[in-house]
Amino acid sequence: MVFAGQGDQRRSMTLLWRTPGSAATRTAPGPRPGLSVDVILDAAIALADEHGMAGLSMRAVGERLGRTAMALYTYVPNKAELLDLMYDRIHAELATAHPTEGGWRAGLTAWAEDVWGFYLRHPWVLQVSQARPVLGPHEYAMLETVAGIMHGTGLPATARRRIISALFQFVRGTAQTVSEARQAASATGLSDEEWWYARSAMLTEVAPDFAARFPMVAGMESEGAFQLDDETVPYLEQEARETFRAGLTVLLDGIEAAIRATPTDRR
Amino acid sequence: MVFAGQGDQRRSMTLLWRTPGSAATRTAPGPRPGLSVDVILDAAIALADEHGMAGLSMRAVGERLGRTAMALYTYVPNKAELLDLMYDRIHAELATAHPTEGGWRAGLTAWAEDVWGFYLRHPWVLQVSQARPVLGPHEYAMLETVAGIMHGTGLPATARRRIISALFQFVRGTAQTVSEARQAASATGLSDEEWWYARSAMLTEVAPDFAARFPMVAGMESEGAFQLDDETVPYLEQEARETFRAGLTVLLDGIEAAIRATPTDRR
DNA sequence: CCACGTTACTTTACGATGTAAGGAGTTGCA
DNA sequence: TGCAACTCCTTACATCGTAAAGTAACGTGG
Repeated sequence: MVFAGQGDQRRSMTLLWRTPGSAATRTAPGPRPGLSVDVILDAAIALADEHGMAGLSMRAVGERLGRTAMALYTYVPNKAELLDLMYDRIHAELATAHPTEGGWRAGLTAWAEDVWGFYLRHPWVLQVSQARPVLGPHEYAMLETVAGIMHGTGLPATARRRIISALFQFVRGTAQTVSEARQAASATGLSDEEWWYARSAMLTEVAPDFAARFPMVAGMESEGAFQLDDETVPYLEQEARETFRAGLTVLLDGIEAAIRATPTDRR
Repeated sequence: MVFAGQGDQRRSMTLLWRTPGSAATRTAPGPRPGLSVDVILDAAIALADEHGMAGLSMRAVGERLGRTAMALYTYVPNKAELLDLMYDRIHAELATAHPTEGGWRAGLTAWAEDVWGFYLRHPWVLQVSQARPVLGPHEYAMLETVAGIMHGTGLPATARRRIISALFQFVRGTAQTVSEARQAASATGLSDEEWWYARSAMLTEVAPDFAARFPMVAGMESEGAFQLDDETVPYLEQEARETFRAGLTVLLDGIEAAIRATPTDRR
């Protein structure tokens, strides 16, 4: 996990908020730059999308651009900053404005599903620390979208902020589970099913008194709580997907209750 | 992030479910063991508690026990396994049974607060992958506790499982934010306040048209949504704490709605 | 009682990683 | 024309997990 906010604050904010492509006719001495921040970001994001955060090394990014790792340091102060820039730039994908027509419930559902899909397309984003937010333009654009939807609830501003954060936590968490399940599958070479089968066989062997020790868990299992229907989707992934859908419904119902409890004049 | 389920499944499950202390009078040749899995786990956990996951290296654990890193490999197959064992053992802290008397709502609240506190005492736990669960006895004990509380809701088993997962995701997420905020503060040497102050100063400098570009966010800010009262607690940490409290309430309200919507004969 | 095989632990080594330091070569302008 | 600024490279260092091979301690079968 890497943190933002190290290094020169001015330089980093300037990089984040710079209008891309505004190269401004150069008149500086020295060999003309073969790279640019944008080109580096493209390469780094492509690499992270393909090989995950673990595959994102300075050497690898450099190699993809026909340079050494050290060449990147001309354009970007260090890896943490590079990550911040990647983080904000990829969030441009979420910039598509959502129609507020359908009411807040439809709006939040659509938004949550968008963000969920986004995280699964770029799982490395989940590994950038959420403390010390990056504060780039595209992150704000995403926040602006939810803020707009939540505005329609009529809840007081503080409540809205808290609910937005809670939604984020939840979406991030469930998406992270899916992403890690996929990583685990490809890293260990074992599918969810193979892994679970071997593991539960060992479990009965090593803890024969399981049902007596954990009656509630065993009860849930015998009631079929852990049986999933769709066999085309890996087990853990399907479970996380269900958690996402069900949890989102619970959260939305809870928000509805909060709205109902707020006196009309405070809305 | 490291994954369980690599390596020998039998060996790993045996280590997890072994009754600790049952040394069984040894009759093997060779020098008598100076260490034991338990001693190694104690040292490793102490180290992780003090210096976080980043400080947990095989060399450091060895040194704490007066050995080299390689000595550990006599007792534990590799670092991933060590982490799994640490993970399960630390969960013993949560084994304290909760009274189910107060009803499910009080029970879930107490449980969530317990788990939240636990994660903050041992933040490294949050860095062990949740996909491919470890399946040790203490992890099951914790699950047993929530399962018992949720049993009281009368909801069908599948719904109970999904809600339990959703609660976990949420508690983990908010706790992780606090933990990362603390890490960031000590890693960068900047307090939340110092960091935020410098950053937002840069923001107005670099994006003077902020209010126009992000009217909803700016609106929330001017309504005081980002102002917190308690100045003794670092900003980000307090914000996460609020998110935890508010989000938990929303979730519980949502669960209440789900219970009300379930036909009595299905409970 | 003693050699043998098993076991605990050490030393050394390898290929990763981010990045500091210093040097080589290219360019614009005084 | 020379100098300063600039891009990019090579080399080097500490740190990581762990493979390989060696050393010393020990219980036991002969």
